[in-house]
Amino acid sequence: MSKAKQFKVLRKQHSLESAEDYTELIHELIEESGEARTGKIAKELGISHVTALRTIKRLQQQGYVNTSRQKPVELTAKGKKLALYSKKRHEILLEFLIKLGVPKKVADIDVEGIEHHVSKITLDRIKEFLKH
Amino acid sequence: MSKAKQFKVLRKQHSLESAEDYTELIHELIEESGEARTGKIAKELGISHVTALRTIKRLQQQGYVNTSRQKPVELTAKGKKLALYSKKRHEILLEFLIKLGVPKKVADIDVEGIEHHVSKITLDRIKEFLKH
DNA sequence: TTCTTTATGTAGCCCTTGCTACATAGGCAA
DNA sequence: TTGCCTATGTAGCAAGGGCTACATAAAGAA
Repeated sequence: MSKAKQFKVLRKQHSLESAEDYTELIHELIEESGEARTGKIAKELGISHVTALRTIKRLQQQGYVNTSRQKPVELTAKGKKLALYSKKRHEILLEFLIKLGVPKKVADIDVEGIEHHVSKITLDRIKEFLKH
Repeated sequence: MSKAKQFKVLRKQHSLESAEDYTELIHELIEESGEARTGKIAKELGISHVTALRTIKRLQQQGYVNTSRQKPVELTAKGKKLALYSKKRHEILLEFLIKLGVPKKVADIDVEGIEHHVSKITLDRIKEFLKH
């Protein structure tokens, strides 16, 4: 594959990143506290509630979440699927880095960045590695 | 570290990504063909020459490159340092994924995405792993 | 020299993701 | 009710990174 095509794949992944981060977080908030409010989401992500609000609107248009005025955010089937896959991938990568000897604090940060770029195929190789 | 802070670190990394990609590519082009022209850079990255031009201007303001009208792009000491580090990291990660059993084609793509988020500490653990 | 091609540069538009400042809505206390 | 606080929502700005259309520069062919 040409370098140009590789970079195009990369840019496509970028546009999925926020969907992955938000759905994963929303899923977690619902699990922990029963609902996911915009303000809480913003606080967890370390951004203003306005930015979170706008992104959530876009995710709704893309079919990942459902919400309406003054209501908590809910995941659609599509959103939930993405959340669960992201969560699983996150856990596997974290375990992997820790097994390699990376300190937990560092691993937490690195995983947050790399997870969006780890393909299914690579993840499978990592799972295999973790078995042995 | 709070989740919010992790995400802030992540956003800081994001802003370094283009600097890493461009300086690494510019270094490679200079090695291979003696000079790095804007058009060639754009072609390699799979973007329009206008986008490349604008980004190069920003990188110049940030002190990574030097260039002027109709001239090829050159790396400053700061840019060259970043390029060499990025290149080395790229090579190590590629070797690592291949050793894990990831097919070359997939590894090429994944590395392009994850490299910007692999910390020095994690890279050191990976280097250690590769020794055995 | 003039023409043509290719490389560079400029203008101006889009989308995403940050932000602050200000406007409502809802809930609770006095 | 009135008033206050918190949560949501709106308006509008910035920077980064995409784009096309058009303008100019440089270099080689005719």
